[in-house]
Amino acid sequence: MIDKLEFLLALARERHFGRAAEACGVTQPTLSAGVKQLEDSLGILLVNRGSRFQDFTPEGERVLEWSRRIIGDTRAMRQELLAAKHGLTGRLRIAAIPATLTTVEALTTPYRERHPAVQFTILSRNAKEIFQLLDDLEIDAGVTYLDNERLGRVSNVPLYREHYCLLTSADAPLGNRDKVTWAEVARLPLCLLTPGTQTRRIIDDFIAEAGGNAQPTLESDSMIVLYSHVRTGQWASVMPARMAATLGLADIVRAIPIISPQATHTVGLVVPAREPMTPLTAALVAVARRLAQL
Amino acid sequence: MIDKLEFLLALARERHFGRAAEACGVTQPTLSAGVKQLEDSLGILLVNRGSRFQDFTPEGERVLEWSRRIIGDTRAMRQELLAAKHGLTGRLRIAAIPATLTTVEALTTPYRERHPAVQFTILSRNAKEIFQLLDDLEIDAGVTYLDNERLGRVSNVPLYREHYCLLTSADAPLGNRDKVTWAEVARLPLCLLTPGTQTRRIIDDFIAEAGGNAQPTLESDSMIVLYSHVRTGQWASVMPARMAATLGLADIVRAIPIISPQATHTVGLVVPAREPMTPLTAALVAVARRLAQL
DNA sequence: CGACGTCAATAGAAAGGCTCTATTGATAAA
DNA sequence: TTTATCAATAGAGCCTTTCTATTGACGTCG
Repeated sequence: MIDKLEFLLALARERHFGRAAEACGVTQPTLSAGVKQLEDSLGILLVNRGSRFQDFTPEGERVLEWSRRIIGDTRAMRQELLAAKHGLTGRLRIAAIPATLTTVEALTTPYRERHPAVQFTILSRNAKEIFQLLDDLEIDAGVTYLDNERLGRVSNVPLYREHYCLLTSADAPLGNRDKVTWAEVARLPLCLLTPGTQTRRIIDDFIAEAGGNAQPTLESDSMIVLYSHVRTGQWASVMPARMAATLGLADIVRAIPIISPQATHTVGLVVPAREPMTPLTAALVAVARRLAQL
Repeated sequence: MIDKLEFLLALARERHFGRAAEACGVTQPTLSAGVKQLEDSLGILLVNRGSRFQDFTPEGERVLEWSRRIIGDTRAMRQELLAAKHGLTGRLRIAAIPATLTTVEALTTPYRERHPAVQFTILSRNAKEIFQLLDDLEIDAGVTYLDNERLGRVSNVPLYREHYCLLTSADAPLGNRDKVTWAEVARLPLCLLTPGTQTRRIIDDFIAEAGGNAQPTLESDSMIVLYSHVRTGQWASVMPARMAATLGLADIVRAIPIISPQATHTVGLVVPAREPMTPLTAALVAVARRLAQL
């Protein structure tokens, strides 16, 4: 039964019987049969199919919800037993939005000090993907802005309030300033994250408030790409202050705080709202709380 | 896997491999093998045994906790699907302490009006047994005093505040009074519930506060037994007021409120602290809340 | 309009797992 | 020491599961 529920979760992820089967390490007929058995055992159609996968029935969606919970609990149980025997082991999977990628280190380093046997997987994803991955039990935690909360499904641990700065070369316009306003920034050509990302939306909002309209000369969904351009001194960008600080600046680049309005958004850890949490996740939350107090 | 967890729950209930097997509808070797498989699959000993069942290991207790949750979720899932298809069906199992047995009717009658297809099982148990049955998923809800709460494991719905009255014949001592005190009641020979029940403990406490010491002429764990004696007019008792009112009084018996202190304890519904609840339980909680508002 | 490609269901065989009966071995009680 | 109780083990039969190979349905592209 539990394996059948795993089949169903895989099918929800892949939306394709063959790929779902591969993900589960079985053949396609096996997965097909498993889903059909689940339907027989529950006495209701779960998946709409017509020569290929279409979607889940309403009842199928409900069963999916339950499956996530049940599978999550069985995994948590196994993990708890393992942790009791060998201490905390296994792999902690975290996804972060690009703007917070450098802060993951602040979590993983103390974590590893306490629990040296734990391995890490860090993914760069957008906020929407992070919540999807959390729902699908594909990751244990996310790091993102806490603005648009999904109450019920996730729990938050606020980490810090982020503010933003203009990165530009000293001899560029505004380059000699100690602080700038969003209105001034709005008039510059910038390297920015692609639209659709949370950080870009935040920056766009501030620029719009200041009556401007962002006209980026270069867009990327990778902070590394933005950073490498900015470091040359030939490009300018708006970055979260912590990220700029972590990455370091070239001599020719200055980080100038943007004020008026003093823009701050809260960055935090997001974990599935399960009680109890898995030991791996619980340990991460503990680290995050400690970090937030500093 | 799920069936193995059921085996484990049965074993926890019965503390005997043979009886647990019978409860699951399998033979003893099958259950033994199932438990052993679970142990192998989790890589840890769950049950201490030496030629017979002894107890669960600490890890076994943890697995039991998880099993209750996982099994509870699978049952809730099945129930939800059934309810979606055929409306609310199945059997709602309620246990109540003797003093609240007559109030169960106030729940079941409106429940049945809304959900005619649901069947009921009502058990008379003491408070400790009720919480055990809730833990073991043997009942869906309990009705008891809400004094000693088990936070975390159960949720409460207060129903009403109970007070007590003296039942005695009109020509007995105190029989002509409009109200009596606990101090006066303490001096009478009474029919009472057996020690160890919540109601008896409450009555004993009030009598002790009044400086008395209950010397019951007759004890029973059945309210019906007490009632049938009291109705003759030859015996006296202390009863929850609602129970006396529901059962009705013989002409020769009077119900006299006991005051000073005005004794009240809250009676309420107790259900497993699961989120979401099973549909059957959720409907009962809805009925209880509505009832509590009257 | 027809050939091809993709996808999921089905058929049938082999393997594996599960559950049973019967028995053993261990322990407690008499 | 004998007996009774209880759980584990042995071994056979059966059921389930999983696989490979194929079919059938549908969409796509020439």
